Parts: sequence; structure tokens; C-alpha cells
Amino acid sequence: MRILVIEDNSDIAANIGDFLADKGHVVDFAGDGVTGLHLAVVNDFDVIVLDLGLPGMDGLEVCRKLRQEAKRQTPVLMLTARDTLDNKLTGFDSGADDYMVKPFALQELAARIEVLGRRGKGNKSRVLQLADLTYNLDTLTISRAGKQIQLNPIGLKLLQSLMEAAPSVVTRQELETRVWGEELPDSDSLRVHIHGLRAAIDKPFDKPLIQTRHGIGYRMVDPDALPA
Amino acid sequence: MRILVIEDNSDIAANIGDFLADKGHVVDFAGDGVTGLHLAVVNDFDVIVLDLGLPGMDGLEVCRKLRQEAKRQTPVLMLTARDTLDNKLTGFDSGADDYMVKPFALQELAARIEVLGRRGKGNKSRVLQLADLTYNLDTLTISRAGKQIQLNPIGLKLLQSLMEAAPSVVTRQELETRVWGEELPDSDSLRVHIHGLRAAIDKPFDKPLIQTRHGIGYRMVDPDALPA
DNA sequence: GTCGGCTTTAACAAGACCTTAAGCCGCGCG
DNA sequence: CGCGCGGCTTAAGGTCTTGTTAAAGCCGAC
Repeated sequence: MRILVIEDNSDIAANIGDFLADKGHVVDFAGDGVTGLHLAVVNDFDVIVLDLGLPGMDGLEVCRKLRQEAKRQTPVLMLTARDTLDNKLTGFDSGADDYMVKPFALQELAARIEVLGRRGKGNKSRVLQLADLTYNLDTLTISRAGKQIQLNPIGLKLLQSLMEAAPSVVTRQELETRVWGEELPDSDSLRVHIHGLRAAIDKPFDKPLIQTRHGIGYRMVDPDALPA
Repeated sequence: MRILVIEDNSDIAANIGDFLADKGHVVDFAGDGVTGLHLAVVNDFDVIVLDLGLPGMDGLEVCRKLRQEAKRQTPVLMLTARDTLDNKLTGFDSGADDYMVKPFALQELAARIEVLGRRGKGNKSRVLQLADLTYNLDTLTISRAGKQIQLNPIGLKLLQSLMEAAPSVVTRQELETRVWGEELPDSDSLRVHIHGLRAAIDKPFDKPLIQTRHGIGYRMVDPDALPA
């Protein structure tokens, strides 16, 4: 996640920044309200951590301007030593999404940031891609070179397993377990399904993506991709 | 806003309820985890206030099930006397959106609820739309191509679930949970209701919007929409 | 108490899907 | 070069899922 920390105390800022960076986030800093507001308006952060005691423009002011003038809805977590009820209410009133009182545990801060960031990313769709083949796991739609492709439940599972593993080889056994769990069918019907999968995905097109590893299993690979 | 308060101490519950009602919210109550979860799954609240110390099913459990099994994203504000960092982190981990420690000021609770509700509303408008089909969640009015459509309560819930998820596939199981909660009917009456829904929404018109994914579930999609 | 609408149950038909089996092909090893 | 194992292909049969319809049960309104 991209996070903006607006905080004038550089020790605290570095402290927070390090911790969040450790968690895998990208952190930007601003030491005063004006530059903070500017960064917040111009860039696209997932969350803003905003200290209230700032030189120049107060944190409350920053938040208010961000919401009312810039009309940005970026989640704001306020950070302050002011712990009276009135202070909190004012904070929320100026458009904050959360409010933490110093001193606080960095882990709680991280957890609350996580929650705030979760919101925006709600409608990310999970999509697998390989060469010109696309598999949307939400809509269960498959398309290759712009053409829609229909697949059975088993075909879907196979394709997902293969695409997730690509370009690695997937054992027959692994594939079978993925589809049927522990209770495999008596005969080797995996072959039939692979055949069906090929008929749908490879046959109508020029370059086959599914390869056979004799005696081992199958794999999917983009034949045009540069070898790593 | 519609708010669900899950709290076994009826004094506290009444206290919170009164205060929120004063602020103009509509408040429902549950005295234990099981009924709370059921209400949360079947109904559509803007925010859920969840006490952790509940008889029967624990609050954390309720939250976890709401998220993972029922797949509902309704904002949850946890309320508890447990104020250690670990407790908080566990709360957020189980899917909470906010966490308040008793004792707390009712006004802060109200402010935080306001924020949570605000965010939810930003994402989903009260009018669902797909192709020429419109479903107004406030008036419970449905119309397609200018014609009004009448639907049963169950039909409404199904339609809402499908339209909110569209164009993603919704599992039969998810649909059933959404309509009946944990206690499903003995026979597969979902089929009959889907049939009814189709009769009302698709049959009288040219292009069907409801599709079947054999062995998985259903989805709604605008057949004319450009594939992304 | 009766009526009407809604929901559930049940039964059948139609369709999609999966497995099985059998023949053919091809690679790899002797 | 030939054999065998493993893989490919295809079609038929059976099973499971879904669509459809009708009737019975439930509940609230009048």
C-alpha cells in the first residue's frame, strides 16, 4: 500500500515509516501541513497518517481542506496526544476516518491502516494471465485473443491449477488431487479432461500453451516469452 | 442508518440504542452471538456494533463467520473491556473495522459509527443497475426497460445478491446463506426461486441477464457489455 | 375462520457433465 | 527397428445438476 505520513517530529516519522516499510508498504513523508496537503492532493495514497500538531497549517485544517476543497476521500488516520472527547469529535468532524492517541503501539497503527486500506481495494478482481489467455476467477470467464471460452467445472479447476503454477510443471497426481481430492476415479479420466481443455483453449488458436511432460505431468507456458 | 447492536448486557444495549436512535438511526438488537450473526447475514445493516463477551458464540467468532462464511462486508465495530494489544490485533484480524475499549463515550461511538457508515455508502449506492434493469433498494422498486416488476421477499434478496456481485458468479451456497442464514430448507428450493426470478426478470424481455454456471452457481451480466 | 399470497416440497423432464472403455498414435528404450 | 508403455482421441452410457410444474403447507390479513 502507498501511505503518506504527515508528522513534524522526524523521530516519530522515521519510527512509523520503518515499521510500515517492514510490513511491505511504500511510505512517503511530509514534515508540515502544507507540503502534506499538497502531496495528498497530487498523489494517490491508500491511507494518510496525519499528526495534529503541525507547524504552519494544523492537522485538522489539512484534513478539512483535503475533503472540502480537494474533494479527496483518501482515508485519514489522525494521530495525536490530545485525548479529550472534544478533540476526538472535532477530528472526526473534520473528516478523519480513525483517531489514535499517543502513545500507541505501532502494531495497532498498522492494523488500523490495513483496515482503512482494505476499503478502497474492495473491488479488485482476481485475474490469471498467460500470453493472450485470460482467466477471471470472479466471473469465471475465460478469453483468449478476445474470444470468450466456455469450460466445465473440472476444466476450470485444471486451468486454474496450471495457470497458477505456470510455467512450472504440475504432476498428474497433483492435478488429480486438486480436482477430486482423495477419492480419485478408477480410470485415468484426467487425460480426457486435459484433452477437453486443449480442445477449448489450444485447438482453436495458433500456438498451444499446454505442454505434456511425458511420464510426469503438464505445464502451461507462453511459447513466445523470453526464457528467463 | 440501520445499525445492529449485538450485546448481551441489556442495560448497555438499551443505553447505546437510545443514544443512536436519538441521532436518527434505526437500531436492531441481538442478545447473543447466534441470533446476532443470523440477523447480520440475512439483513442489510450499515454498521454492526459487536460486543466480544457474548454467551454461546463469541464475538470474534461472529465476526469471523460473517466475513468468511457469509462473505458479508458490513462494517463491524468491536466493543470490549479487553484492552491489551493482543486483543485488539486479534479483533482486527478477525475482520473488525474498528475497536473501542470500555468504558467509552457514547458520542465517540456515534462518531465512529458515522465514519464507518459513511464509507460503506460511498461504495454502493442505494440503486443497483445492470443493463436496462434497475433495483432501488430504498423503495424496493424494480423496473426493466421502463416496466415495473413485482417480486417476493426472497426474490428481492436473490436479485440484490446477484446484482451486487455482478458480473461475478455467486455460489448456490452463498445465495442460500444470504436468504436463509444457517438453517437451510430441506429441499433445494433455491431452484424454484431462481426460476421465479427469471420468470419475472428475464422471460418477458429479449436478453436474459441471469446465467447458470453448472455445478457452481449463478451470475448476472449485461450480455451487451464490452468484455473488459 | 377463511382467504390469498408466499414458500416449501416433490416429482418429472431435460440437459450438462463425468467416467469408462476401446482403439490409435508416438515416444523412448532395448 | 520393433515393442511396450504412456498418451491422445472418440463415443457411449450413466450420473448428477438444473429447469419446470403442480400441489401441499404456512402465515398473516381481513
